[in-house]
Amino acid sequence: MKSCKDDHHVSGERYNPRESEPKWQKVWDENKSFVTANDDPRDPYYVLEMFPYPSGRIHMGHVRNYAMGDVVARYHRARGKNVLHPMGWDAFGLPAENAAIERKTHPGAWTYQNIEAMKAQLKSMGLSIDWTREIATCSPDYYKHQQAMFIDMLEAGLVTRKSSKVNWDPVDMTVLANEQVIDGKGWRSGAVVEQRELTQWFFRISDFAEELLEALDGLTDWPEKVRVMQRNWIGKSEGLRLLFELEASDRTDANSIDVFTTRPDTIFGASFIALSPDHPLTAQLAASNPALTEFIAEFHRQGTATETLEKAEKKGVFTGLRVKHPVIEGQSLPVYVANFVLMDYGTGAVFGCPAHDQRDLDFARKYDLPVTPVVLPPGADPASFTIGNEAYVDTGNIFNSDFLDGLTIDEAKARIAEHFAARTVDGKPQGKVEVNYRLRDWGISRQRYWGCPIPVIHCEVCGTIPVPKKDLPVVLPEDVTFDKPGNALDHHPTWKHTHCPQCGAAARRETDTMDTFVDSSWYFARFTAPHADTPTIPEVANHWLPVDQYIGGIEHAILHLLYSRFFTRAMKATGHVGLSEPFKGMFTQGMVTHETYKGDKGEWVPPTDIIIETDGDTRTARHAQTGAPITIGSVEKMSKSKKNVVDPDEIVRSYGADTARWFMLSDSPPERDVQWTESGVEGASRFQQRIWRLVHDTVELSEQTSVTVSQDGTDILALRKTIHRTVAGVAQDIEGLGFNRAVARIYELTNALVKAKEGKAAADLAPTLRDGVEKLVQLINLMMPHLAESCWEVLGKQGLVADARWPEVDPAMLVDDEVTLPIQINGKRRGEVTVAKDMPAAEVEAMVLALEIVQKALDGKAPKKVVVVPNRIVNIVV
RNA sequence: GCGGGCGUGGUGGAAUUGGUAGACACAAGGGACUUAAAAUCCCUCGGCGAUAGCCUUGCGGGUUCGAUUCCCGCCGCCCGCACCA
Repeated sequence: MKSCKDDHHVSGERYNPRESEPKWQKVWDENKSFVTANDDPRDPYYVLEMFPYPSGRIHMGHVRNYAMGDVVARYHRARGKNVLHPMGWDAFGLPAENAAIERKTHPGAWTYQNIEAMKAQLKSMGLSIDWTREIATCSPDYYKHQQAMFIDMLEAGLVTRKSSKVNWDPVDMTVLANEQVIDGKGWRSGAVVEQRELTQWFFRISDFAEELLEALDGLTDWPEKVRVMQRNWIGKSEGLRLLFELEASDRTDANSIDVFTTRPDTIFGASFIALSPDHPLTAQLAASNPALTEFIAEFHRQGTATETLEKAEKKGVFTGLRVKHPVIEGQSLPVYVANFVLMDYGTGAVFGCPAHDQRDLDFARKYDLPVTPVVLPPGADPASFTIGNEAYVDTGNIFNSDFLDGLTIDEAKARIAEHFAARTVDGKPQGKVEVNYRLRDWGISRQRYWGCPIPVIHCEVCGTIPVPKKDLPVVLPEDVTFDKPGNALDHHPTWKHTHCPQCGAAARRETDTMDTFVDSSWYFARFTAPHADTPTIPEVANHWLPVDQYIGGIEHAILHLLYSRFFTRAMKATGHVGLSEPFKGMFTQGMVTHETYKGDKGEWVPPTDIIIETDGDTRTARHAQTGAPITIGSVEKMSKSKKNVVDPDEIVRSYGADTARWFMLSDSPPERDVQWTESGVEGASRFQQRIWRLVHDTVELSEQTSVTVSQDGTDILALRKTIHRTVAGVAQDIEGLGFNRAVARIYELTNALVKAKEGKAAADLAPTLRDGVEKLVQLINLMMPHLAESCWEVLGKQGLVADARWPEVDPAMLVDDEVTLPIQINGKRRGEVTVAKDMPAAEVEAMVLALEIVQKALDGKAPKKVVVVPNRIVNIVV
């Protein structure tokens, strides 16, 4: 490492990123290189990476994400766009409260300290970010606008307050998200989680279900995968709402049961009705039915975690009620309460057709209910077709169904819908075509301190009143304690006591805060005018939005992106923006992975404690300190629990930010996972030095060469073509976010330039070489901006490469006047021929047929067929 | 179960609308320079033969003059969703 002096090379010293990187960062800062003006006349381009949660340290996933965004930003800036590339902090959330409990600090202090640390780390990456637009969602300067918009949305009918079931941890006295419930117990307290009804605030996202679904088709610059996931999440299904008339009973005064079905065509096969344990009628019946009460209690104990639901046996309790069969005169169907019927989908009641639904079949077999097939598989015999233990869910024609017999499933659906629409039960049409969505309203109430306070006041007289806008923001109190479980905001001695803005009577503030997904549902809009005293400046927001390219992790494919799409619509409805879709281009990057290592006791060992030894193709590992053997495990996502993390800080310290960025962009396609390897980093670092030497040698060579001497023109032309093609190709790759392909092209150009420099004709090539090196520096500037600035300086160029315009491509350099055509005989490559570009097919054919290899293959016979694809290929069939 | 994606050398991966499969990089091996090492440079690198041949993009079919690419059927892996009526 300290053998620099021995480096005899003309280029002198090795490139030293530790000196160079901070230097250029300072220069960019002082020159305000990346500060963006809203009134700049150039075309706007908005590139955004998902802002980080300030956990305290950046990780490699951030490096990859921000390296990609920075390439896009620097590219479009070079292309003459006015680029907006901001950064901020998703700064509210539970970890700050946990830290407050563990370290006895204030969540705010902890958060701001983390922001400082992470900002320094991000700055050390040399990202082209406009830091003057930095925002933190935990700042009242940010959340006061969120509160104002909440009030606007409340007044516009986009917000509602209703009772909803939540997972309640009775020890921590808090609501838990589904993923925080493990085996029916709170993840922190271990207490058995209860289902509680709580009145909560909701955004009425389900009103937008259809629109959010339809608009997905227009998001053509989004990954198909994400669109599919959102489509499934919205979960549209079309079916029939059907009223079943109850037979008279003294157990209830209800006259009918409302059922939603997507298979009304199977109505003749119905053999029971099942109610959800949470159905209102169930509750009413349970009052006089101890068995049912016990069943409901058991159902609730079981929890709602998906695994338990999946494994649970289909069970039910007969209610004693019966309904009239809606199409078979004189028959009736029993009404059960069943554990597999969800209250929050459809109407919370279903009719069971066991022959054509697996759940219904399982249930029917258990309780010995009739199983009548009504859909006949193609080719099956109606007289003998029976159902065993598997329901028949495929297509076929209806039978055993009176006036539906012979129809297809779709025809039967339409016919039965007409039939029921014409009848009435309880004074209402018995059947009504209806569309259902899985998407539910977005509950945003959180019983936590470290979040945006919901700006409403509860008055005993006037009800729930929004805080008047002049009184905003509703600021979180600083003097809070976390010494007892529950919501610190609620525990605060004075904060919640206030007066009703309408009648002046003593009133209580809402102590719930907003889900942090609200914070991230509009930050991209705030970035366009981060210091405005309104949430947005609509003209400015409309100028920048939608975000041209948004980049982030696939883990946000559903919630964050769907909420943001909804929130943008809600902002449009309340006049804060003039558009519906926030993100024109979306890209989801893959994860950063690393090998895992285990010691002899099965404990995870971090990569920094490992020495890898290679012997031929076999790799072995031992512990760096103890020498103990280590097992090399599988490649996994970097995670603290498996200790296979590599700290970006350490990489920046030892190799420099450019190396880390370059490596993160090389090799692996950006949407796929990338494996962090030591050798990969070494390779990236070597390449950095290689560029540095090339630049120095080129400068030296051009100094030595006084005149352009007689040239071998073809070499110069070939080199020029390579240069221009690389520039054009890299541009194309970047626009398609193919960073790994762009990197490969840059390697190719570098190889060509190094070869030219070392070759005999180097002196002749010097001017072209220099031109190529300058362009190369501009290309690598996207990925390794510090190195590029240093090279630019050595090349004696004026100004910063960060400000340089993208190199012009000479279109003449992209076309060849000659092409080499492969010659196939019977589809196999047997030779090649170089001909003038666009040579007519007939000429090519004549020429090729005259070739010796072809003559030999033909053996005197005429070819069966000759295929000439101009400028592509020749294929001769013999 | 439903939906989506993927499968190419030792490894990560390239390959316009179907047109020279394996670009580029990593690893490995050999060599040069050096007292030595590092750094750098050069060569080899899908398999079998080793001459001019044959095979090869998970497997089996099909369409085509020509298939990594399109179609059908399998196998394997990954991701998302899921008692959704």
